[in-house]
Amino acid sequence: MSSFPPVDEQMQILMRGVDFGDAQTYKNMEAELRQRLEDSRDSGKPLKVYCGYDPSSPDLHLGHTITMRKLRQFQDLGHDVTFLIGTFTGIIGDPSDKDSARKQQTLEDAMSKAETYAQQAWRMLDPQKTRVRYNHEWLAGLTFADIIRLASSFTVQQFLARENFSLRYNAGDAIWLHEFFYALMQGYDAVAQETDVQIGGTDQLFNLMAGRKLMESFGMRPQVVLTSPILVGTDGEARMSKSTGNYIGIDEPPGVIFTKVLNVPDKAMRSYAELVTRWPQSKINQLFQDIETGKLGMRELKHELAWEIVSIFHGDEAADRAVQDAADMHQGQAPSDAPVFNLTGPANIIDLLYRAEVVKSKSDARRLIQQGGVRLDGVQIEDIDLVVEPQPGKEQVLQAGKRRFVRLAS
RNA sequence: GGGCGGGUGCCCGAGUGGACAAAGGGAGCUGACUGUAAAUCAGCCGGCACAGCCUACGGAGGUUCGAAUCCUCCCCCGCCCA
Repeated sequence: MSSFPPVDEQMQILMRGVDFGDAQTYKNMEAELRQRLEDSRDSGKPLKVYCGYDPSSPDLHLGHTITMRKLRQFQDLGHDVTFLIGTFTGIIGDPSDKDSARKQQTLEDAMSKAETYAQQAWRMLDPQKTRVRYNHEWLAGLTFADIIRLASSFTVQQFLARENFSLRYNAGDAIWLHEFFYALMQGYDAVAQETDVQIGGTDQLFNLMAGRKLMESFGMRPQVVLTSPILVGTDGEARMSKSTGNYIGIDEPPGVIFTKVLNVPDKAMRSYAELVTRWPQSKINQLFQDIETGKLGMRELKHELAWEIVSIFHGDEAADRAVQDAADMHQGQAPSDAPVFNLTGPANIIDLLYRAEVVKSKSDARRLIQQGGVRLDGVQIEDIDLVVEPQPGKEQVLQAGKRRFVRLAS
């Protein structure tokens, strides 16, 4: 490292937003991190930092960006950052946030979902400075003997004490033995990588601590762990998660991100502002104070927030376009990113909706028309048997429901 | 291994021979309304050649004019006992 920012300065940046839900843990970890930074300064060796991401769906979402931002901070301070893709842990699926077992998938499934993870991560991280690794690299080759060794560092009671397991246990729901392995696997990731610092959501504390325990049993210095608050999903209630489906993917089109943010309940706005924007705390405080006093409407705030979030991942220009598209859609006009469908000949309206993929079945199309949800060039369609004629040289706009638009070219 | 209780639509969950495409809730969709795509109200919510037909209640057979409901075997889950 050519220049090593002062430890105090680094601490200030790195501890921002860190939350363990427990003051003592915070103090301990803060002290350990400081010590590590001092050691790093003295030895000239950057800290090895990582956070793991499970490929349970092909998309990274806003919730992931909280830890990714933390990785970015380490990276900007000159530390050695690994974006770890949990290809092997992903076949079990993290039970931490679940009240029931996850579906298992094959390593191949996980690999294919992980395919674009790194690509997506570059929206937050510096590709030049980021190590990308996959945990099947070291987990797939462990023997039964290795696993027994890992397992003998823990008791069943420790696992059953975890809320998500105890709830299921008390409710008489299935808890599969392999679900216990998840923490062992994640813990072993830290061992295999000789990690100095592991980042995660607060729900990961158990898994992160398992890493510390295993490292100690392997005679290593236990990693420092830093946890960040969990982001709620678009429903404003449950944590944002791929499997719940209440998520906003960072790779989704700008217009989709924009409208999804607008659709998040008002009560979640504060945490969105705190956790996913680049706004300084002072600005956030001011905005919400203005809401309190009525100086600013929630609608305006939401628009500003939605713009900011789109801008983070797609840039200012795309954010501006998303604002315009949302306004257009609200007025029944096709947004700029509406797909184009080639109308080669006269087509029955139901077939057309189905072929243009704006409805999931023809029954769905029929229903939508009967409910007055389909418009052609702004005119509500009432006739199920309507035949749409191609109009060469003139674009027609077909609207199904509030947000599905298709441009018909002929 | 034994005893008991279970497996229902995207999810939760009612239904124990016909009136069942299957109550109710959640999610989702449409309409009205609205600062909002929120809330509220109303409707919809398996598919299709759509007043009808097909597919569906863990799986495979069977009884019956008729089965999610009864019988047989199998698979799976929970609890208790060993």
